[in-house]
Amino acid sequence: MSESGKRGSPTAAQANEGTLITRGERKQRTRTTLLDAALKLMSEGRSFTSLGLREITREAGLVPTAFYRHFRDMDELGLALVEEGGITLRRLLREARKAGVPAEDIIRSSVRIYLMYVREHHLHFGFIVGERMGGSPAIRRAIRLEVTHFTNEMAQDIQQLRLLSRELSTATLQMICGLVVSTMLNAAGDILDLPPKQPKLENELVEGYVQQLRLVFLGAMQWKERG
Amino acid sequence: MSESGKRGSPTAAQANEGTLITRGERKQRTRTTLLDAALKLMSEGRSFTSLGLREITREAGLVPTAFYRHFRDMDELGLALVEEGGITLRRLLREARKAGVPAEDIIRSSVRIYLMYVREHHLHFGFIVGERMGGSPAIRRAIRLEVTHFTNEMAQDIQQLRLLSRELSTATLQMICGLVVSTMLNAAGDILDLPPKQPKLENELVEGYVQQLRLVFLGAMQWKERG
DNA sequence: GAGGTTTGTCAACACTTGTTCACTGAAATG
DNA sequence: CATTTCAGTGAACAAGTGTTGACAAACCTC
Repeated sequence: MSESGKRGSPTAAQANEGTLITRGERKQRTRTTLLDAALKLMSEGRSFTSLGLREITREAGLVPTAFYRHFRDMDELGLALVEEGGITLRRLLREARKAGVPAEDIIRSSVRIYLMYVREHHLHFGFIVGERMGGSPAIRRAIRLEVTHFTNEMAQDIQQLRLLSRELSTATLQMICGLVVSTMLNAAGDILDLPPKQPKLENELVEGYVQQLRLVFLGAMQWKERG
Repeated sequence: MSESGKRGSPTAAQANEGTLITRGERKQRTRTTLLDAALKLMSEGRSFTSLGLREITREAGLVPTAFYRHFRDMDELGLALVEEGGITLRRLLREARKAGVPAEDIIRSSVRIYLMYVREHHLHFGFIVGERMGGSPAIRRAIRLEVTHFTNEMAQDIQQLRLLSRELSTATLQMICGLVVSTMLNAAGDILDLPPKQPKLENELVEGYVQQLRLVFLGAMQWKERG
């Protein structure tokens, strides 16, 4: 299982255009081609369960049977998509951590940054939001797992940053973050459905969600733990 | 040929329960048979877009071509399902209005009553919650319409009942109800996914949503309108 | 009660689907 | 160098799909 056979065995490894030709890398490349094809088809307004194996390989420019070299069946591909989406989700948190808390008007600018991130990764978010409640049981469970994982990380961050400037039990913090996360997933679904180039509608939507989040944090400040 | 005779052909179904044989009623009856068949298939963990016309008529005990006597295509059936779901949604509000506000522990008993209602109409709720974000664009739009309609009615009720005991602009009230409604739709999706006969898990889930709603209303009490 | 209307049936159509098997050719191994 | 491994191909399969048209029988209207 040694990786990268970059040693003294330079066969015709240069004919292409300076790109990697190792077998494993090629495999992974067409694998993501398949994943991307599935995401693209779903972005046309289809649900994952309605996708066909042939349809995906066609979109990917492959022959149907090539599918089996990468996934046992469609369910396995779906789970791979969930994992990709989960990574995208966690990267959001990681970047937010690195960028620090916005200086002023924290909530509004956070919502704006978040929605930009959603647009940037609309394929992943479209998949996660769309299949979170509607997909096959296996995929729903996997997504739910990723989302709760994300929620817990977020709760931890808020606790460490003392963002709520109050002492709240971790259970309460998780409850609050659960509300915030599901609200923001709703928001993701909404902007992705928005007709393009409609800054008026978009702004209304953003303001609506800003208010909802404000409400949530207002409640959080007043929260009293009960024995 | 023409030997088929009377092998369970539904045409021989007249002396059943002594009544209605009028054509329109029969039509509407098999129409709902089709709708119910679609809902049942979805309740097995499938998304609407993955359903086939033949599959539905088969489940309904009809011949594929009979479908066209009721719906032009699958999209039309989907919209009919949305309408049915919308009616179920509004009936919840109507019944709540009639029953009045629960005496004590308003939020917890409301959540419990709501979840009972969801279980009672799990097919409709499963459809609405599942297709709200994941379905075809046409169906998503239709569902969104029903949900905002529901939200507005709820806001109106709260205003008339003086339930929040504060003066809040209708816009703010709608914003709050929007948060409540999407949270409760989330809750519906969660209990419907719960493995049956797990009162422990179910109770945790209920308590979680009770706390989230408490948080929201706590925020609503503190809300300050901004010019 | 005759005649039109309409719900449901039956047979058939042209396609698409998932999966199999044997195959090719290039990368990997030794 | 020869050999093995394996991502991708191509042909073929049984089964399922949406949709068509002609037809039977029951309801409705006159």
